[in-house]
Amino acid sequence: MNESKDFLRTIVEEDIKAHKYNEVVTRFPPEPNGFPHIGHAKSIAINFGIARDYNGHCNLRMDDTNPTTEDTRYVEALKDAVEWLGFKWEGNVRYTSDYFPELYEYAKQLIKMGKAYVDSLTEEEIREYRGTVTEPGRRSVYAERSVEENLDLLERMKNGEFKDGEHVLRAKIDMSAANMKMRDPLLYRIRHAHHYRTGDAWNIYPMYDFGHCLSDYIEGVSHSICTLEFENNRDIYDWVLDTLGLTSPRPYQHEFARLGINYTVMSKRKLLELVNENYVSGWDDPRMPTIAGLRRRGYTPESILNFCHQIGIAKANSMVDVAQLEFCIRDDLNTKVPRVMCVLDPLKVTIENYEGSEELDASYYPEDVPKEGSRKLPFSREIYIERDDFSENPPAGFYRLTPEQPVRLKHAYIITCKEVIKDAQGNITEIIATYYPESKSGSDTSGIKVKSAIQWVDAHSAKTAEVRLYDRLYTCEAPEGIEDLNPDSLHVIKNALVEPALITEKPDVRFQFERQGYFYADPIDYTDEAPVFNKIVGLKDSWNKKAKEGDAPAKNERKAAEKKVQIIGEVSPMSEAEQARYEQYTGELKLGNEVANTLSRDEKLSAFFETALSVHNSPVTLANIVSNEVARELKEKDAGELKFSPAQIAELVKMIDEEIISNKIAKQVFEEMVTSGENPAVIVEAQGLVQISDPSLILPIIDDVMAKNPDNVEKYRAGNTKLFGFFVGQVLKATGGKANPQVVNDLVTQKLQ
RNA sequence: UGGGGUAUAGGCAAAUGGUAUGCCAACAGUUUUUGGUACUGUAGAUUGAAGGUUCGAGUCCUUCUACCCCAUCCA
Repeated sequence: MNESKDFLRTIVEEDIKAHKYNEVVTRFPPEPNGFPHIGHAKSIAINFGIARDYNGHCNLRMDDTNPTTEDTRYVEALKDAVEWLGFKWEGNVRYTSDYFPELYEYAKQLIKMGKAYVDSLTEEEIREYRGTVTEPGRRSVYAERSVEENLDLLERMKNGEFKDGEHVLRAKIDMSAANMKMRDPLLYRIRHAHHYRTGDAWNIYPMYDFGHCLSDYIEGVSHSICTLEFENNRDIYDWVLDTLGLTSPRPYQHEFARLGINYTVMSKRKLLELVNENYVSGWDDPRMPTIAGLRRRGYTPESILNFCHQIGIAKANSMVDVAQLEFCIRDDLNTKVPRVMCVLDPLKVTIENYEGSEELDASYYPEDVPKEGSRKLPFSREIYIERDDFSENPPAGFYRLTPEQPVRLKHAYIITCKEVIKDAQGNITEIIATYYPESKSGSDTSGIKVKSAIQWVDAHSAKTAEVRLYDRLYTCEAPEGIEDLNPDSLHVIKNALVEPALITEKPDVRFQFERQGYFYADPIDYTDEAPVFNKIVGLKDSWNKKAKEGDAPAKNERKAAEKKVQIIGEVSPMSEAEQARYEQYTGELKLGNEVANTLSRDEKLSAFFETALSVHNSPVTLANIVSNEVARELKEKDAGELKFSPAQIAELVKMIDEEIISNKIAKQVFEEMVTSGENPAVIVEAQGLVQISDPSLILPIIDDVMAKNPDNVEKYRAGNTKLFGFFVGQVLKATGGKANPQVVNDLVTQKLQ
């Protein structure tokens, strides 16, 4: 399928190549405070998947640092989910709470280093002192406490001598940091609460920012993968490990975008609300996006894993179409599951010319599914068909039974409608039909053509079953809350009729109910006496879609119109000095407006440019290189930190001016200068990068490229001029970039004529 | 408003500066005793915008715009 690597695997591969770690170690670190949902499945697939792909291992760790929200039942649900998805964690399940003693020692160490202090401000004061995004915060007076006092206080906090909220332990970082998270983050808080594992042993609990990075380090994690909202926390992650001197193989944090799916909610708060206020039957309600829900609905682990693979991993916040998930389960079940017949809304059919009864052979699988197995289908004079499959006044394109149109009973005979019986209200109650004895499935000699074959059940042997039909939980794509709930998300059919083999033979727990969809014998409520089936997903239904056409086609157009509007913002005015430079650059030096603008607005760039200019007077080329290539290097560094000098850039430009090298090669040489600081002439000499402009050297290469790509030559000559770049690219590639691109262009143009 | 991110078809994702690709969705056709599946094909993108550098830009530079995250003693 998609062979390309995601950005995380790219990072991991680079680290492996650089021998940064002995082994790739990842971890899946949920907080056991709720049931895992399909977003967790994505995280599980990433963490365990990467570990598997690179022969490493993945830990399962409960990030249980908040005693007030966590519980053992969630631990079990989390373990279940991982196992059900088919993954094995390394060793035992880990718990951050197991590291509490170690974490405490690290905290003391930070205090001793003068990097942490016990703060006694109130919660409100702490918030106030933190400042805002635009104003710096100020440090608490308690930050001045001595090491001894801090150590003593922390010990007493641990021993339970203080009330909740009286003190906290904070890192001493920077109260005016632009990153709000770095304004002396809290490390420990007092909680007189019972922890589900450590009981009352601790009165202080570490915060996420302190516990997480250290737990990763303790476990020897190499790649700590989390979601995007922790980007701002990465600075603390690094600060804690660096400050404690926990270097060399140590974990680094990488973030990816969490999963969003339309028509559903993923936030723990909202899911909890659904459960607590009984909008659903529980965490495992088949409409829930929880693993437990999906599982009870009938989703397979394979389908969910495949879904996770299909959606990919990136850093863009996005909303995946639920149709993609539905495709995955259909795709999986299509090749696995037996077909059986079920009638949800029965309409009685009496076949007046049929006497007695018989048992028909019927394969469980269609021709295109390479599986074996069949059952006996009882058949008699009275059967039931789906009410939808008969129409007295059929719409155009209706393939099923009508007063004029015969239809095949799947695996059985062709019937035709003789009479429609109605009750006093005009509702159809029964169809009187006749059958064609010679039309028996498999030995049809009737020569009658029908447009479709419908499912049916024999009236006397059919079993009654409860069928639960699920629709999406919410009515809108991006639901906010309970006000967006779909009131018809659950439809229970108490008296559906199923063929007997389904119950007596039980060929599987998942089935395709022919022409309807995939169904799952409910693992909890199902019994042979009172069978219950959950609808997993419907079949793709192009007839139904056509039938109720004309709903809301205007949406895409509206969206397209919205997209066009682009407001152009104001550009800040230049200072006087910048203005003066700009005048000089555009006037005296004849630079282009854009380049002059870029250069004159940047102090570092203009200084670099002017120094280089004094060495080699070639303003335009120099300005181009400086404003494009050098600018990249100067973004996060000062001129002094660069390995190359303005004089070397001047030298590089001189070689371009003298046509020793092309612009393309110049960029390559520049890259080398960035890393090695070597003189351009030396690099060109050492790597033999001198430009090739002699057509007699280039022509054979062009011939070669054309000979190797005859189809593209043809396409180009047929009018696909975009391919021009392809040929130039191939030729340049063949010469290691050394061919003079202008010459190549001219020659390729001639050759392709 | 400061900082950190992100932007490629209706959705999700690829693309060493060199043919914008895959899956879902949509549409059409072929096959079919499932209006399923499979197969084939069609349509859909001035790669958020505007400039610049380059023979050549989704990719490099500049500016702008929109959206997301950060001021919990949650994680």
